[in-house]
Amino acid sequence: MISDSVRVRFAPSPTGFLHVGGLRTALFNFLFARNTGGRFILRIEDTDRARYVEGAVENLINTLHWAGLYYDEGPLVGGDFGPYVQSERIGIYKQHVDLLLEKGTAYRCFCTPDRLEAMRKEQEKNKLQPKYDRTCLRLSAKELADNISAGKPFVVRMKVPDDISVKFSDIIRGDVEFLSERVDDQVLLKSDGFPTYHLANVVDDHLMKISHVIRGEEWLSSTPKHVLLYKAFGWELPEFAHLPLLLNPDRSKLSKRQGDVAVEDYRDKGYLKEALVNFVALLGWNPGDEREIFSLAELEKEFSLEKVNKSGAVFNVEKLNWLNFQHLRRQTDGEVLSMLKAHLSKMSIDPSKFPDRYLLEVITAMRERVSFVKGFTEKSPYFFSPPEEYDPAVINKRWKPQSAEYLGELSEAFSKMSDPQKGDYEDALHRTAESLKVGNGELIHPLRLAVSGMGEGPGLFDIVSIIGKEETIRRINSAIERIK
RNA sequence: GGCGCUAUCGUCUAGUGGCCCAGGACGUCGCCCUCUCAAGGCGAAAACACGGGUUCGACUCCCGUUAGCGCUACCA
Repeated sequence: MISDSVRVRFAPSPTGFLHVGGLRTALFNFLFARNTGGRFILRIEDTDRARYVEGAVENLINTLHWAGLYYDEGPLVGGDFGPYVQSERIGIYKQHVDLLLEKGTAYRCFCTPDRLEAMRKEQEKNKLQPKYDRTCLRLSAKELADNISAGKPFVVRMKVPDDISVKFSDIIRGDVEFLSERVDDQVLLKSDGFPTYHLANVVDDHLMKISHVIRGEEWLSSTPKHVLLYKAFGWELPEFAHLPLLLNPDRSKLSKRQGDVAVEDYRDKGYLKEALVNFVALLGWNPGDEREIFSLAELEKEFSLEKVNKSGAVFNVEKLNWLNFQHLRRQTDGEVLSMLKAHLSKMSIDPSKFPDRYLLEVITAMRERVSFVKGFTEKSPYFFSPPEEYDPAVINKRWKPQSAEYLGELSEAFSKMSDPQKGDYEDALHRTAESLKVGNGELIHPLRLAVSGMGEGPGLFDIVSIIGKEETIRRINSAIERIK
């Protein structure tokens, strides 16, 4: 046992945004930690100077927090095993590389990128596995010393043992075996003095007492390198769990170009964090029964690595939409109210023009009809301003030559009521229809068109009672003038 | 090309040798409800990749084939 308790980490490289696959990895680590009473650590893997993106770390942390994933140790909050940013740990990697150099399980390589490139091309041409040819392993002591004193740039490579079998057990996949013959003498330390992922990852996981390495399946193939490194250092192996990949609809690894991959994209489109988290949790994990709607707290309680499956999962937006609807309807009216106000402001509609009581009525009327908060303005703009135009298809279907006359009668009837309630409008309409000797539908449909401009929505009398008598009459008169 | 992983309805999945002529959910379609649209209810179509074994019995175990994906950098 590496540690008495579970310690897991999410170790993204700060490339500018949080990938939904990254969110899923972070979530599973987080859930596993919470479920087992362990600690969830955030470590920033920024060892590639070429990929440095300004502000990426802050953005990553913000997005993680937006999703409700708070880490116990990491940048900003600190911890006993810091620093948690790899670019601040360069000295540590250097020390460890020196250790391997002394032990002879690593060696300096002075080969130029050009030579390596040419070598690889040649190998590929001959259908050989691209692999470092160990030229620098055969350097004499004198050549080595000369190269060093000449200040020739070098990298440090791992010396992979010949002809052994590298085995490890993966919690999700079971026993996995690779032949060392197949693993390349991986670069551990780059010529700029920065470590590669493989080195930094192993050193940090060990030093930070990580008990379980939970990461994407794309790392499975390089795990033998890591296992060999642990052995070279004489360290105990953590547990490994390689998560199935998230896939595009065409089943390739989830990527841009085929849709949104940034968590921020989904947030900005109006998805609730509850829905996105729930959705991503279900990609590769299930509770073993038929429940599907989970809050983060419920997930923490239910999650286990044993129930994570092995095969990749397509990111299916349809189901995400449905989950958003499910979670939206689980929000309280008050929560929806404040989201609606924020949305109205975003749409340049001053929310203070509408009393809370009014907005709450709109929410009650529309709740079952929207999957997103933006649906309130998209599907029922008439609650926020009078219709600017009338749907021609509805006019065609519902507006008869006599409709204007009927609505005139109706408007007359409405105007005689004082402080009418929903039922009063209904009664008035029925009475008007009766005296006109027509079916209710002859009034209902044109009235809906007049007040909303469209042919669908909540119950007509709900709409009318929400917008009120004066406004209803105004809209009727306006429709009489404007339609046909 | 090599190595590795994976393989149940279109999609997410349940299923750990008999309970499965395979269950749920999204989506699709139909019906009911109904002033419209949703929601809701009911129902339908829809899958064990293929071939060998093992076994009294395979979706479940083993082998092979095929397919998909991943990795194969001084990226992570």
